Amino acid sequence: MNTATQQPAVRIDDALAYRIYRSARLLRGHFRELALNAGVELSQEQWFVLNRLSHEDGLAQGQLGDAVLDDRPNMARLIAAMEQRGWVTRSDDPSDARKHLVFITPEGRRVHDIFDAGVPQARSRVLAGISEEDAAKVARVLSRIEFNLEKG
Amino acid sequence: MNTATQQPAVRIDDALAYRIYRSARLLRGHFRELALNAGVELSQEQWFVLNRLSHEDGLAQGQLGDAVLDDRPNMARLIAAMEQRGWVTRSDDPSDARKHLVFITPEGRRVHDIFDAGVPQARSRVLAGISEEDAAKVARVLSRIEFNLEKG
DNA sequence: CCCATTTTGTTGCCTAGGCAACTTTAATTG
DNA sequence: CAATTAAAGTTGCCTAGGCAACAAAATGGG
Repeated sequence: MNTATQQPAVRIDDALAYRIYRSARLLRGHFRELALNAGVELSQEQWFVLNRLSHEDGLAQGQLGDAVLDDRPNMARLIAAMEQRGWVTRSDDPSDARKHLVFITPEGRRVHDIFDAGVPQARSRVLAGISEEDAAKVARVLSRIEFNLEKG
Repeated sequence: MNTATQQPAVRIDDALAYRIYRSARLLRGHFRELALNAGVELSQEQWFVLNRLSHEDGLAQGQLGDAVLDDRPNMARLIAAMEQRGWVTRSDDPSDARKHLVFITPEGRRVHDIFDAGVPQARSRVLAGISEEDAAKVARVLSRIEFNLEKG
């Protein structure tokens, strides 16, 4: 117990929250590295947006972000940056002038596809030594944690 | 497949990286809320530092941060902010003038203890519906992911 | 012992993101 | 329909953090 004058309940290195925090940071860094190697200046968050648009184009900014986290300000800035790079365009929703619909451009799709092609290899590195069942279990448990934190 | 002109390999919502990213963000927000309720203006990262110091006082800044992530700049700013709030003090290492040793103050320990007391309850909310074995498994798998990303 | 290299911390500059205030437009409700 | 309330986005201001350049001190090899 070293210099402790008492016995704290938690040791941060053992805490699940710390594991999540640290792996999230490492993943972001790994992501950055991947993008750099692919010659694309793409952030993790921008990839999330491109990926979503590649599956369903023309979403409003609010739908691209996270309602629970209310990252509308963040989305506004993220999309603006991506628009400047020519990866997406924005147009007003004809049925609701408050909404700005976001569309992926051909260039955006090109960048998306470059990155998308590298995902399986990145995945195999990240999940080295981890079974598919374990990876799936972790995803399920994290989803539950998200659920627990979403409400109230 | 909606408007897709092709078939992307990954759907972001299914990706483990996205689960980690999102739960990390939610945890940070939850943490902020907890601190606010406890009447302390403490960030998650500052808590990590206080917790580490409460177990082992007088660490150098580099030891408080993460060697792999090389967040020395971040640590310098974090510690400076905490010093201003009177939670830690810095003094030069007599055996190595480059190093600044960081010590927790009584006030810092007080803040730490307030927060520490709330951790079990927070933990039970975060891990609601999740067995101890599953939580432990997730921690192990995340550690492995960290390991995979640390090297090279 | 001296010079090159490494280590530790700091600063500047940038993005991500949390929060509150604000604008504009839509929806609700009397 | 008018007035209020809600929703979508933007902006300002702050912290966290990634990256590169830098200063100061320690280390190691000639």
